[in-house]
Amino acid sequence: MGRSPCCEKAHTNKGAWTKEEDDRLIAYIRAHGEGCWRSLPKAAGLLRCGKSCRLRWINYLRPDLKRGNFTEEEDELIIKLHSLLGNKWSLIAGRLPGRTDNEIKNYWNTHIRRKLLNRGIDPATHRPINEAGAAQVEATTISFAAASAAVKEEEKTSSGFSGKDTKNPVQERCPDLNLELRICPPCHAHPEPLKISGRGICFSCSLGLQNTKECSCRIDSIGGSSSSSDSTATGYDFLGLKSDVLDYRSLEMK
DNA sequence: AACACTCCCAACCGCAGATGC
DNA sequence: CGCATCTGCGGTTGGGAGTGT
Repeated sequence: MGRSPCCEKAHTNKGAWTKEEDDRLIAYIRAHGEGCWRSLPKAAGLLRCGKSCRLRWINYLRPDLKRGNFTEEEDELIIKLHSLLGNKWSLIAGRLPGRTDNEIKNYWNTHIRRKLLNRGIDPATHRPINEAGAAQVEATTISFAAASAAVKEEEKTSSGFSGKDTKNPVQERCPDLNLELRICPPCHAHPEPLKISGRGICFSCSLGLQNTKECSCRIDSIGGSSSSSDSTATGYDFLGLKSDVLDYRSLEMK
Protein backbone atom coordinates (compact mmCIF):
# COMPACT_ATOMS: atom_id res chain seq x y z
CA MET A 1 0.00 0.00 0.00
CA GLY A 2 2.75 2.37 0.92
CA ARG A 3 0.77 4.42 3.34
CA SER A 4 2.21 7.68 4.40
CA PRO A 5 3.05 8.05 8.06
CA CYS A 6 0.23 9.32 10.24
CA CYS A 7 2.09 12.53 10.81
CA GLU A 8 5.34 14.28 10.32
CA LYS A 9 7.61 12.35 12.64
CA ALA A 10 10.31 14.94 12.72
CA HIS A 11 9.80 17.78 15.17
CA THR A 12 7.37 15.82 17.36
CA ASN A 13 7.80 14.97 21.00
CA LYS A 14 7.75 11.39 22.13
CA GLY A 15 7.52 9.64 25.43
CA ALA A 16 5.80 10.75 28.58
CA TRP A 17 3.46 13.71 28.43
CA THR A 18 4.17 16.80 30.47
CA LYS A 19 1.60 18.62 32.59
CA GLU A 20 1.69 21.51 30.16
CA GLU A 21 0.97 19.27 27.19
CA ASP A 22 -1.91 17.67 29.07
CA ASP A 23 -3.35 21.08 29.89
CA ARG A 24 -3.10 22.23 26.30
CA LEU A 25 -4.80 19.10 25.04
CA ILE A 26 -7.58 19.29 27.61
CA ALA A 27 -8.17 22.95 26.93
CA TYR A 28 -8.32 22.42 23.20
CA ILE A 29 -10.71 19.49 23.36
CA ARG A 30 -12.95 21.32 25.83
CA ALA A 31 -13.14 24.21 23.40
CA HIS A 32 -13.42 22.29 20.13
CA GLY A 33 -14.43 18.76 20.99
CA GLU A 34 -12.85 15.48 19.95
CA GLY A 35 -11.99 14.63 16.37
CA CYS A 36 -9.70 15.81 13.59
CA TRP A 37 -6.79 14.27 15.43
CA ARG A 38 -4.43 14.87 12.57
CA SER A 39 -4.84 18.62 12.67
CA LEU A 40 -5.36 18.86 16.42
CA PRO A 41 -1.71 18.99 17.52
CA LYS A 42 -0.94 21.95 15.30
CA ALA A 43 -4.13 23.75 16.25
CA ALA A 44 -3.52 23.10 19.94
CA GLY A 45 0.11 24.07 19.74
CA LEU A 46 1.38 20.62 20.59
CA LEU A 47 4.50 19.01 19.19
CA ARG A 48 2.85 15.61 19.10
CA CYS A 49 1.34 13.47 16.40
CA GLY A 50 -2.42 13.13 16.22
CA LYS A 51 -2.37 9.52 17.23
CA SER A 52 -0.43 10.35 20.34
CA CYS A 53 -2.95 13.05 21.27
CA ARG A 54 -5.88 10.76 20.72
CA LEU A 55 -4.32 8.03 22.84
CA ARG A 56 -3.46 10.41 25.62
CA TRP A 57 -6.99 11.78 25.69
CA ILE A 58 -8.78 8.45 25.48
CA ASN A 59 -6.59 6.54 27.88
CA TYR A 60 -5.73 9.15 30.42
CA LEU A 61 -7.32 12.59 30.19
CA ARG A 62 -10.98 11.87 29.45
CA PRO A 63 -13.05 13.21 32.35
CA ASP A 64 -15.29 10.14 32.56
CA LEU A 65 -12.45 7.75 33.26
CA LYS A 66 -12.72 5.66 36.38
CA ARG A 67 -9.24 5.42 37.77
CA GLY A 68 -8.23 2.97 40.42
CA ASN A 69 -8.33 -0.73 41.03
CA PHE A 70 -10.67 -3.08 39.27
CA THR A 71 -13.39 -4.56 41.42
CA GLU A 72 -14.01 -8.28 41.72
CA GLU A 73 -17.20 -7.80 39.68
CA GLU A 74 -15.26 -6.08 36.93
CA ASP A 75 -12.71 -8.91 36.99
CA GLU A 76 -15.37 -11.52 36.46
CA LEU A 77 -17.13 -9.49 33.80
CA ILE A 78 -13.89 -9.06 31.89
CA ILE A 79 -13.23 -12.79 32.07
CA LYS A 80 -16.69 -13.61 30.81
CA LEU A 81 -16.62 -11.04 28.06
CA HIS A 82 -13.17 -12.21 27.01
CA SER A 83 -14.39 -15.79 26.83
CA LEU A 84 -17.05 -14.55 24.46
CA LEU A 85 -15.25 -11.88 22.46
CA GLY A 86 -11.58 -12.78 22.66
CA ASN A 87 -9.06 -9.97 22.51
CA LYS A 88 -11.64 -7.43 21.37
CA TRP A 89 -10.56 -5.01 24.05
CA SER A 90 -12.53 -2.12 22.69
CA LEU A 91 -15.74 -4.14 22.77
CA ILE A 92 -14.99 -5.31 26.28
CA ALA A 93 -14.21 -1.77 27.35
CA GLY A 94 -17.56 -0.72 25.93
CA ARG A 95 -19.25 -2.78 28.63
CA LEU A 96 -17.13 -1.37 31.43
CA PRO A 97 -17.97 2.30 31.91
CA GLY A 98 -14.97 4.42 32.72
CA ARG A 99 -12.46 1.81 31.61
CA THR A 100 -10.38 1.98 28.46
CA ASP A 101 -9.38 -0.78 26.12
CA ASN A 102 -5.73 -0.15 26.90
CA GLU A 103 -6.37 -0.33 30.62
CA ILE A 104 -8.31 -3.56 30.31
CA LYS A 105 -5.70 -5.05 28.01
CA ASN A 106 -2.95 -4.21 30.47
CA TYR A 107 -5.00 -5.50 33.38
CA TRP A 108 -5.72 -8.71 31.55
CA ASN A 109 -2.08 -9.32 30.74
CA THR A 110 -0.80 -8.52 34.20
CA HIS A 111 -3.51 -9.78 36.56
CA ILE A 112 -6.29 -11.81 35.02
CA ARG A 113 -4.10 -14.09 32.96
CA ARG A 114 -2.27 -15.10 36.11
CA LYS A 115 -5.51 -15.41 38.01
CA LEU A 116 -6.93 -17.80 35.43
CA LEU A 117 -3.72 -19.80 35.29
CA ASN A 118 -3.86 -20.16 39.05
CA ARG A 119 -7.38 -21.50 38.65
CA GLY A 120 -6.06 -23.99 36.12
CA ILE A 121 -7.81 -22.28 33.24
CA ASP A 122 -6.14 -21.47 29.96
CA PRO A 123 -6.64 -17.71 29.52
CA ALA A 124 -6.61 -18.05 25.76
CA THR A 125 -9.32 -20.69 25.49
CA HIS A 126 -11.04 -20.39 28.89
CA ARG A 127 -10.90 -24.13 29.18
CA PRO A 128 -9.23 -26.18 31.87
CA ILE A 129 -5.56 -26.49 31.03
CA ASN A 130 -5.42 -30.25 31.58
CA GLU A 131 -8.38 -30.83 29.32
CA ALA A 132 -6.99 -29.08 26.29
CA GLY A 133 -8.09 -31.72 23.87
CA ALA A 134 -11.02 -33.39 25.53
CA ALA A 135 -12.69 -30.16 26.46
CA GLN A 136 -13.86 -29.67 22.90
CA VAL A 137 -16.72 -32.00 23.57
CA GLU A 138 -17.74 -30.73 26.99
CA ALA A 139 -17.26 -27.02 26.69
CA THR A 140 -18.12 -25.02 29.77
CA THR A 141 -17.95 -21.65 28.12
CA ILE A 142 -18.96 -20.26 24.79
CA SER A 143 -16.19 -18.83 22.73
CA PHE A 144 -16.74 -16.93 19.55
CA ALA A 145 -13.21 -15.68 19.56
CA ALA A 146 -11.65 -18.77 18.17
CA ALA A 147 -14.54 -19.31 15.86
CA SER A 148 -14.52 -15.86 14.36
CA ALA A 149 -11.23 -16.48 12.66
CA ALA A 150 -12.57 -19.71 11.33
CA VAL A 151 -15.68 -17.95 10.12
CA LYS A 152 -13.63 -15.39 8.27
CA GLU A 153 -11.57 -18.15 6.71
CA GLU A 154 -14.73 -19.98 5.83
CA GLU A 155 -16.22 -16.91 4.20
CA LYS A 156 -13.10 -16.46 2.13
CA THR A 157 -13.21 -19.94 0.73
CA SER A 158 -16.96 -20.27 0.50
CA SER A 159 -18.33 -17.24 -1.23
CA GLY A 160 -21.84 -18.62 -1.24
CA PHE A 161 -22.03 -19.01 2.52
CA SER A 162 -24.76 -17.10 4.25
CA GLY A 163 -26.05 -17.07 7.78
CA LYS A 164 -29.24 -18.72 6.65
CA ASP A 165 -27.49 -21.80 5.40
CA THR A 166 -28.34 -24.75 7.51
CA LYS A 167 -25.04 -26.41 6.63
CA ASN A 168 -22.53 -24.17 8.30
CA PRO A 169 -19.16 -25.87 8.06
CA VAL A 170 -17.85 -24.04 11.09
CA GLN A 171 -20.66 -25.37 13.19
CA GLU A 172 -20.05 -28.80 11.91
CA ARG A 173 -16.52 -28.51 13.20
CA CYS A 174 -17.45 -26.72 16.43
CA PRO A 175 -20.85 -28.05 17.49
CA ASP A 176 -20.72 -26.18 20.80
CA LEU A 177 -20.66 -22.82 19.05
CA ASN A 178 -23.83 -21.02 18.13
CA LEU A 179 -22.64 -18.37 15.74
CA GLU A 180 -26.14 -17.15 15.05
CA LEU A 181 -26.96 -16.26 18.64
CA ARG A 182 -30.09 -14.17 18.75
CA ILE A 183 -31.11 -11.98 21.66
CA CYS A 184 -34.76 -11.29 22.26
CA PRO A 185 -36.52 -8.90 24.63
CA PRO A 186 -36.38 -9.68 28.31
CA CYS A 187 -38.59 -12.53 29.30
CA HIS A 188 -39.40 -12.49 32.97
CA ALA A 189 -40.96 -15.91 32.99
CA HIS A 190 -37.77 -17.53 31.68
CA PRO A 191 -39.79 -20.23 29.96
CA GLU A 192 -36.94 -21.71 27.99
CA PRO A 193 -33.55 -20.92 29.43
CA LEU A 194 -30.65 -20.85 27.07
CA LYS A 195 -28.55 -23.91 27.37
CA ILE A 196 -24.97 -22.99 27.03
CA SER A 197 -23.37 -26.34 26.58
CA GLY A 198 -25.77 -27.97 28.95
CA ARG A 199 -25.98 -25.24 31.55
CA GLY A 200 -29.49 -23.87 31.99
CA ILE A 201 -28.70 -20.16 32.26
CA CYS A 202 -29.33 -17.30 29.94
CA PHE A 203 -26.46 -15.43 28.46
CA SER A 204 -26.99 -12.34 30.60
CA CYS A 205 -27.09 -14.46 33.71
CA SER A 206 -23.84 -16.02 32.64
CA LEU A 207 -22.43 -12.48 32.57
CA GLY A 208 -23.72 -11.82 36.04
CA LEU A 209 -26.54 -9.61 34.78
CA GLN A 210 -29.40 -11.42 36.45
CA ASN A 211 -32.67 -9.53 36.74
CA THR A 212 -31.45 -6.74 34.54
CA LYS A 213 -32.88 -5.56 31.27
CA GLU A 214 -30.18 -7.53 29.58
CA CYS A 215 -31.47 -10.73 31.08
CA SER A 216 -32.84 -12.62 28.14
CA CYS A 217 -33.44 -16.29 28.20
CA ARG A 218 -34.87 -17.05 24.78
CA ILE A 219 -32.32 -17.50 22.11
CA ASP A 220 -33.10 -19.31 18.93
CA SER A 221 -30.51 -21.55 17.50
CA ILE A 222 -29.34 -21.42 13.94
CA GLY A 223 -31.92 -23.93 12.90
CA GLY A 224 -34.69 -21.90 14.49
CA SER A 225 -37.62 -20.54 12.60
CA SER A 226 -37.00 -16.85 13.18
CA SER A 227 -36.14 -14.93 10.08
CA SER A 228 -34.42 -11.60 9.87
CA SER A 229 -37.81 -9.96 9.43
CA ASP A 230 -39.36 -11.29 12.58
CA SER A 231 -36.22 -10.65 14.52
CA THR A 232 -36.64 -7.02 13.58
CA ALA A 233 -39.69 -6.92 15.78
CA THR A 234 -37.74 -8.39 18.63
CA GLY A 235 -34.49 -6.58 18.02
CA TYR A 236 -32.50 -6.13 21.15
CA ASP A 237 -29.59 -3.95 21.98
CA PHE A 238 -26.95 -6.37 23.00
CA LEU A 239 -23.53 -5.06 24.05
CA GLY A 240 -24.86 -1.61 23.42
CA LEU A 241 -25.36 -2.25 19.75
CA LYS A 242 -28.71 -1.92 18.13
CA SER A 243 -28.89 -4.99 15.99
CA ASP A 244 -31.71 -7.20 14.92
CA VAL A 245 -29.74 -10.36 14.88
CA LEU A 246 -26.76 -10.81 17.06
CA ASP A 247 -23.96 -12.06 14.95
CA TYR A 248 -20.48 -11.76 16.26
CA ARG A 249 -19.21 -11.02 12.78
CA SER A 250 -21.42 -7.94 12.67
CA LEU A 251 -20.19 -6.91 16.12
CA GLU A 252 -16.74 -6.71 14.73
CA MET A 253 -17.91 -4.42 12.02
CA LYS A 254 -19.48 -1.90 14.41
C1' DA B 1 23.52 1.07 50.33
C1' DA B 2 23.84 -0.95 45.94
C1' DC B 3 22.62 -3.86 42.60
C1' DA B 4 19.57 -7.15 40.15
C1' DC B 5 15.30 -8.54 39.06
C1' DT B 6 10.30 -8.29 38.33
C1' DC B 7 6.09 -5.92 37.71
C1' DC B 8 3.19 -2.61 35.78
C1' DC B 9 1.35 0.69 32.69
C1' DA B 10 1.72 4.65 29.55
C1' DA B 11 2.96 5.15 25.10
C1' DC B 12 4.39 3.66 20.56
C1' DC B 13 4.01 1.00 16.22
C1' DG B 14 1.98 -1.13 12.39
C1' DC B 15 -2.01 -2.66 10.33
C1' DA B 16 -6.77 -2.72 8.61
C1' DG B 17 -11.18 -0.72 7.95
C1' DA B 18 -13.70 3.52 7.06
C1' DT B 19 -14.20 7.58 4.65
C1' DG B 20 -13.62 11.20 1.26
C1' DC B 21 -12.48 12.73 -3.20
C1' DC C 1 -13.95 2.42 -8.92
C1' DG C 2 -9.49 3.38 -7.24
C1' DC C 3 -6.53 5.90 -4.58
C1' DA C 4 -5.19 8.73 -0.59
C1' DT C 5 -5.99 9.85 3.92
C1' DC C 6 -7.88 9.38 8.55
C1' DT C 7 -9.19 6.80 12.51
C1' DG C 8 -9.26 3.09 15.64
C1' DC C 9 -7.54 -1.28 17.24
C1' DG C 10 -4.45 -4.81 19.12
C1' DG C 11 0.27 -6.12 20.01
C1' DT C 12 4.49 -4.71 21.83
C1' DT C 13 7.94 -2.01 24.23
C1' DG C 14 10.47 1.15 27.42
C1' DG C 15 11.23 2.83 31.62
C1' DG C 16 9.86 3.94 36.32
C1' DA C 17 8.49 1.81 40.71
C1' DG C 18 8.68 -1.78 43.80
C1' DT C 19 10.90 -5.81 45.86
C1' DG C 20 14.45 -9.11 46.90
C1' DT C 21 19.27 -10.25 47.81
